[in-house]
Amino acid sequence: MVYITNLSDHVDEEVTLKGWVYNYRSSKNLYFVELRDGSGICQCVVAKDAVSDDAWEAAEALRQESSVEITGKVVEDERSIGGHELQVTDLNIFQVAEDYPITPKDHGVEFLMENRHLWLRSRRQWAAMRVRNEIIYAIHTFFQERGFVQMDAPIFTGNAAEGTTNLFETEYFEEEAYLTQSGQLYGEAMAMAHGLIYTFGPTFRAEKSKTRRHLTEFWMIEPEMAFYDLDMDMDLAEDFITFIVNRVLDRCPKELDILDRDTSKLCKTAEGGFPRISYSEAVEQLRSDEMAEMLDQMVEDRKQEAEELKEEREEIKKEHGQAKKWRKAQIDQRVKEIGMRLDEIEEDLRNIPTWRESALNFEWGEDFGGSDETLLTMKYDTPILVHRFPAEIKAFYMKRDPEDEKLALAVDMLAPEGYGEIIGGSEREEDLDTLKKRIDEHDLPEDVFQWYIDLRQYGSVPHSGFGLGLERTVAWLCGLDHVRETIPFPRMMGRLTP
RNA sequence: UCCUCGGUAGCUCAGAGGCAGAGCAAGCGGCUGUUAACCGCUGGGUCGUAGGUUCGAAUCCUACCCGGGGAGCCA
Repeated sequence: MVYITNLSDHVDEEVTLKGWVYNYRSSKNLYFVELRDGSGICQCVVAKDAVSDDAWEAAEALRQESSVEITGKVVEDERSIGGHELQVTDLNIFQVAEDYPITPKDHGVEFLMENRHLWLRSRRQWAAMRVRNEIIYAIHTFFQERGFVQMDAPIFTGNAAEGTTNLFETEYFEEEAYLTQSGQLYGEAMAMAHGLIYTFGPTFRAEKSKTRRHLTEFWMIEPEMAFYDLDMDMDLAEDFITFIVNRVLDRCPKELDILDRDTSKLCKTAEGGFPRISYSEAVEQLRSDEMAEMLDQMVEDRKQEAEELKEEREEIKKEHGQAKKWRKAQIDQRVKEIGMRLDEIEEDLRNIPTWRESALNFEWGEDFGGSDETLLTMKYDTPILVHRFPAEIKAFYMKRDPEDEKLALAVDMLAPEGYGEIIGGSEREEDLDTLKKRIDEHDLPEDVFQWYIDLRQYGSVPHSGFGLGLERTVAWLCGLDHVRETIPFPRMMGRLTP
């Protein structure tokens, strides 16, 4: 089979492509069919006098997403998508598709989500799934090349592991069971067997969160390393992200282009050298005069941008009356864009005082909110690592800082451009008695954790690990504004189909 | 759970007390290089649901349903 992505190897040859009609245009004796075969899109030109009557009739019958087999000569053509086009000699229909619901025009989120099974065929969704695939490949490559063993943690668990978040409950042969919220504890057991391991699997959270960063079912990658301390953990997390970003920049230029991703910021990340700041330093930054000034400047910038947009809107609206039809459509489109941006600015202007308040009045000991995270990352182009959090807001298994008992040896990696926390990790408590004490302090049942406690009983060693959220990583690298576009069939509050 | 915005043709939206509208899609016709093609014609409606106010409600009021964005929580 010849695929569109390989057409450059077949210039001037006659080939047969099999695929679906992405879009088509016609004039009296000429048909332009944009054919989609999964690997790319190619314009196929059907000239009436170059094909049989049957083939011409078939071309006339084509509708969006009809499945076809098209034969023709490959020619280079700069005007065409992908740089090549097919001069058609024959065309056979598998099936004519009637009334395909997703047209090349605008659609709303609700409609597209209802038609997710078809939306996946659209170019941007296609590109996002390709990037997701490349990220997954990069993750396995990174760990496999470093001697890590991939393991699968169980999905059914008998206990609410960390006792904090809402888990999905289910029944397991008359017993109560939960869907896993993390494979980490099991990863620790495997790390004591193999030294270096990573899990790659689904994770479930029953939080009633309706935001652009939340899914109820998402995929997490959790490496766990025996004999690693927090610094080694952070080094690995940084190398890991740097590796993934380099792979995506290297191997997905076409996809990033389709997604209109501004790659200049990703290039900075690809060089590594992520800033590392302690939680206490982060709190100081939030409360600083500098932060207040930055926020005031943001308000000014937004206001000025709004003024400029309104002026532009007035200008083009004046032109609308005597404009030609195509220009009118262009103006309408731009007016719509301006309106959407103005809504965003308006929302920002409403929110910034709240962000300002949250940041400037931040008390040591609280956890960061979404806006605090965004503000902390704002002056950097790369992700940042925030470490040594108040132990009280972190999980029971995290080791305390020997230099300050109030602190846990935890680390969060915050992605730039407002994408928030993509990694959470820590050095684990390895002392038997201390771990028992923590379980007790958190009011967790010791019996269900007995196997976990055993890991400290038999050859306990210092060890660390972290968890990466796959969908947030995909969203960040693709520049998508919602995680629902980063997974084929997203599961979120109020969405169980398709 | 709370705050906020929305639901009008298959889709995207306008209409904000007085005749239900546009663009795209669909159907028909035209056009030899289009590329969200273009031009002409045609068909297309439970204005989210239920009540209320009014001579008259898509428009005002109340309740409910569904969706978007955000808070809390988190990756």
